Amino acid sequence: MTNLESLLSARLATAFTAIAGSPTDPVMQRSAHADFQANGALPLARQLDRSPREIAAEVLAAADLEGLATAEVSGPGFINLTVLPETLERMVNEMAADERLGVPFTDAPETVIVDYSGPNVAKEMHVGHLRSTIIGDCLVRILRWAGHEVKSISHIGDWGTPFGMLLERLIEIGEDAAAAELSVGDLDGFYKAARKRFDEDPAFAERSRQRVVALQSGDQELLRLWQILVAESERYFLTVNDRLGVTLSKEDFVGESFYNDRLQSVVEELDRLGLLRKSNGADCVFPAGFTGRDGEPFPLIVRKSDGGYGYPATDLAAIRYRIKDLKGTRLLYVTGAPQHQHLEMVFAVAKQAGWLTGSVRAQHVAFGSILGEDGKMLRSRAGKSVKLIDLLDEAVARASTLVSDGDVATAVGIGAVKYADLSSGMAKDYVFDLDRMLTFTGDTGVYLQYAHARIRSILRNDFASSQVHLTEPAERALALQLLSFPGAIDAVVDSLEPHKLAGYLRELAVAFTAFYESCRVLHADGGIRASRLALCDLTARVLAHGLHLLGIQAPERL
RNA sequence: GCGCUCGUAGCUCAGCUGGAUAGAGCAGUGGACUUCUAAUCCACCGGUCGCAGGUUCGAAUCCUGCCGGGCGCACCA
Repeated sequence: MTNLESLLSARLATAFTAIAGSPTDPVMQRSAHADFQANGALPLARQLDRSPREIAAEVLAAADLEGLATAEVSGPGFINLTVLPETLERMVNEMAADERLGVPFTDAPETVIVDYSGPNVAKEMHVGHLRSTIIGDCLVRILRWAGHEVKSISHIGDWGTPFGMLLERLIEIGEDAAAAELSVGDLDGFYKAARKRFDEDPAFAERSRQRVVALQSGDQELLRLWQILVAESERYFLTVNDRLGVTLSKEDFVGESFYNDRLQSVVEELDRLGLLRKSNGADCVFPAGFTGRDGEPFPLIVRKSDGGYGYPATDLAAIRYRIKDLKGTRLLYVTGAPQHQHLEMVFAVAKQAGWLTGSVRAQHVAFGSILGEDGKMLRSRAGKSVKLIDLLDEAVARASTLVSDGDVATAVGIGAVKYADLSSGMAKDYVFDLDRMLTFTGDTGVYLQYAHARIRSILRNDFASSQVHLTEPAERALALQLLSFPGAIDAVVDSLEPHKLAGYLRELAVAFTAFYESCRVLHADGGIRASRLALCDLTARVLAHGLHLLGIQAPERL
C-alpha cells in the first residue's frame, strides 16, 4: 500500500533530479486543473537559465509515469497530472482491503512524551484546560496510531505554597467534610473558601505558612492529609476526562511532587557543570539569548533566595527525567502560548546541561487563549471562570434537544466542542462562544457525524464486500480524497496541527455529499450498486477513524 | 524598551517549503424534499489578503519598516 501523492512525487523527483543535476523537489500539490500539479520546473528555470516549459517537457520525457498517470505541460510550466482510472481503482481497492486505511506505521518510531491537561489539585478544571486536554489527547491518538511509542503525562499542580492554606482549611473543617466537598466536585468552592480565610484572617494565613514549611519538611500527618486532597482531586479529574472522552488514565497523572526528591540533584548537576550563578541570593542559570525588561540577561531561577524550589526547578527535573529515565526522544508540551518563553528557557538550559542532545527534540505545542466576551483573557483568578464540566453538560443538554438518544447527544455535544477547538489553527486566541460552538449547521463536528451516519444508514440496508469501479466524476473525486488520508495523517504527525486532519475530514465529507447527491447507491444496478456500496463503506471507515483520532465519536445514527 | 504572536469577505476562519481566477462556513437573496437521514445540496451576493517599500518572471505567502490587538519579560505556575 503506497501513498498516491508521494508515489507520483517520487517518480517525478527522479526525473527532476536528473535534469537539474541535483536533488530537486517536484513541488506537488492538488490542482484545480488536474488531479495534481507539479510546480518544480518554474523555480528551476532561473537556476538552469532555460524556459520553464522546456524544462517541464524534458522532465516529462524522462519521467516514468507508466501505469500511474498521464501528464502534460500547462501554463507557464506546470506539469498537470491525471491519475489513470485503473490505477485509481486499484489503489482505492487496496486501501479498502487494508485495516490501516493505507496509513503505514512510521519507519522511524520514537518515544514521544506528551505533557498536557495539567490541572491543579483542589482547583476546578475550567475552560483554560480545555484546549490543552483536547489538543494533547488528539496528538497522543494520532502519534500512537502512526506507530510511535507515546506516553501521556498530566503534570498535575499538586505542590507549592497554596497547599498551606488548603491544608489549613482542611484541618479547619475536618477531613471528612473536606473529602465530601471535594468528592462531589466542588473544588472551586473549597479553594475559594481557603483563599478567603487566608486573605481575611492573619492567624489563618500564618498557620498556612507554617503548614507549607511542615509539609515540605516531610510531616507525616500533613502528607496524609495532602494525599486526601490529591486523591479526591484526581478522582474528580477522571470524571471530567471521562465526560470529555479523553484517553488519560490515573497512571498518567504525574504531579509536580513526583520530582521533589530530584530537585536537589538537578541543582547539584547544574552546579557541577558550572552553569549556576548566584544572583540576588538566588541560584540561577542564564541561558544565552534571553533578556529581561532592563535589557540584562534574564535568569531561570533554579533555587529561590529563600532556598525553596519553584516551577523552573520542577520543569528541569521533569525534562531530565523524561529524557534520561523515560528515554523520550520527542517531548511535547501542550500548554498555552504565554508559557512560550519559559519553556524555551527550560529547553535552552536542558541543552546546556547536555540532556537535550541532538537526537532528542523538545517542542512547545502552543495554543492561544480562550477569551471572554469582553475580549480579555478568561482567567480563573479573575473570578467568573467557566467550569469545564458545566460547559460540557451545557453542550450535551443542547444536543439533547436535537436527538433523542442520550449517548448520541453526548457524542454530538462533546464532539461539537472538540471540533470547534480542533478545526481552526491553534495559534490564535478565540472568544469563547457557546452559541457558535453548538450551532449544528455548517462547518461543525455534527456535519461530519451526520455524513457518517448517512452512510451507515445506507450500509445497514445492504452491504457485501465488493471491488470499486469508478465511473462518475463525483466517484473519482471521492476516491482521490480518500487516497489523501495518509498524507493528512503525515501532515499532523510532523506539524502537530490537528486542524489539518479536521480540514481533511471536512473535505472528505463534502466530497462524499457531492457523490451522495449525484450518484444513487441503493437504487443503482447490480455491479454499480456493489461498487458504490464499497466506496460508501470505505468513506465511512475513514470518517469514523479520522473522527476517532480527533477524539470525536461517530454514532451509527443521529 | 526587548521578545513571541495575531491582523484575509459584514462575522468566524482556511490557504502561507512563493505559482495558473484568494477558498469555506455563518449571515443575506433565490432555488431543490413522491428519491438511499434536507442537521443536506445548488446558485447569487460579498475581499485595497492591516499599511508602505523590497526580492522575484510571479508575493496573502519571503525580507525590512510602520500601524493596530494580545501575551511574556526574577524568586506565583
